[in-house]
Amino acid sequence: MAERTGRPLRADAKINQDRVLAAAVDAFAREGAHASLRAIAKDAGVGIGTLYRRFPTREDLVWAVYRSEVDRICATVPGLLARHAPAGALRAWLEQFLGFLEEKPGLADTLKAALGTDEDQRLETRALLTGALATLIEAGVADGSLRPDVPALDVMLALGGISLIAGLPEQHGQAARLLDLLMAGLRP
Amino acid sequence: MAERTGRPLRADAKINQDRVLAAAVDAFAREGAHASLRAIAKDAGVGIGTLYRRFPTREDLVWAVYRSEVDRICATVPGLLARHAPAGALRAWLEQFLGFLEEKPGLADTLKAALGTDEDQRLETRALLTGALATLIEAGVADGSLRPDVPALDVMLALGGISLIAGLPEQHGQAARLLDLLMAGLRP
DNA sequence: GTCATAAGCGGAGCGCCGTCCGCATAATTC
DNA sequence: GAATTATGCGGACGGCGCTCCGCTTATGAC
Repeated sequence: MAERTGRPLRADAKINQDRVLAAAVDAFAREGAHASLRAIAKDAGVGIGTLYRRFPTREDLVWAVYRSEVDRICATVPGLLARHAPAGALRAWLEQFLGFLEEKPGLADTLKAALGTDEDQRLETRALLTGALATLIEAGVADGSLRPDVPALDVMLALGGISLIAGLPEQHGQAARLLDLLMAGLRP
Repeated sequence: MAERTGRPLRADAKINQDRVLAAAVDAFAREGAHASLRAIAKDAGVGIGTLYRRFPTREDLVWAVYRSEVDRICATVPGLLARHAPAGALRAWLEQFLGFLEEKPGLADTLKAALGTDEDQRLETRALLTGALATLIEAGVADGSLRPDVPALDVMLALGGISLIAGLPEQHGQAARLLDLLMAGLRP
């Protein structure tokens, strides 16, 4: 998603964009989010310049690939709240997201970029994530199991930090301990 | 510090190593820990191969440059404990370290590498840091202001995570809030 | 159908990383 | 002092990221 919403893409550009996306889905699945963009462009049968024109940064491409999965995870909130007490639901959601990040090497860096910048396109993703978290947190505040004074963004950043420092699948135990620490800090 | 402690370096090698270190101190001070290693080698009047022979990874070189400062920070623990209650001392130490990491762009990545691997050379640094933290934590456990069940390494990793996700100087406010969260999680 | 032009294309270019290996030389042995 | 050898040197190499810009082409006006 490179273009600020203006007129629609030219037909050939749209085709190329789709080919790049398909190649990226493939490459990221095989090698993680650090896959060579040059190779992706080549696979897509497209010049490297074209790839960068559509996706000016690696993060743009990565988000385009995983956006639907992020949506899916955010959509699990109501189900979690139905099955768990609020604090448990929050914990479960964080764990789920953490697992997702662990599966995709390098995705945590992209999350960092999304949380750290104020560019409008990223704000949308940010709003999606903080919205999901805010719902969980509000439920916990309502029943007294969570502090009312911690913004959702802070929790998201904390999760990002955990994933950055202990985001490999084999560090899951470590990451889970850090999650415990985070949850402890969120209690009133 | 590349060689496993065997016989001492050859005289010319030692000279080159020192020149590289001096150039690195300079370059990192000017441009942060992402400075071009090639340029450092050039400044040192040394081939790039020589630099990599002595410092196989960027992290090795970065640690060699900042090791003394890390030592210094670890040595502030007794003074802090003399001036503050244990929890306050811990908080002050963490803040101090965070500030140090903020000043050196890219250093947090190196910290991550040091904490995440089990290579013997890194273990030494790890022990230094966890030792300092352990002293602070034990004091807090003794007076009941901190939980007894959180290993020092976890706290160090948490700090690393904070620095990775919000390590720029202009994100200091954000990082401080995450530190608050961490401290809250450490209370009994 | 023709044409003007905005939109898009793609690869050359530059700088970087990290490795590898043929050549040089300090250290050691006699 | 000469010979031997282990240690060290350094740059060429292949690959990557990102940018820039001259050429191509789809699109919309007429």
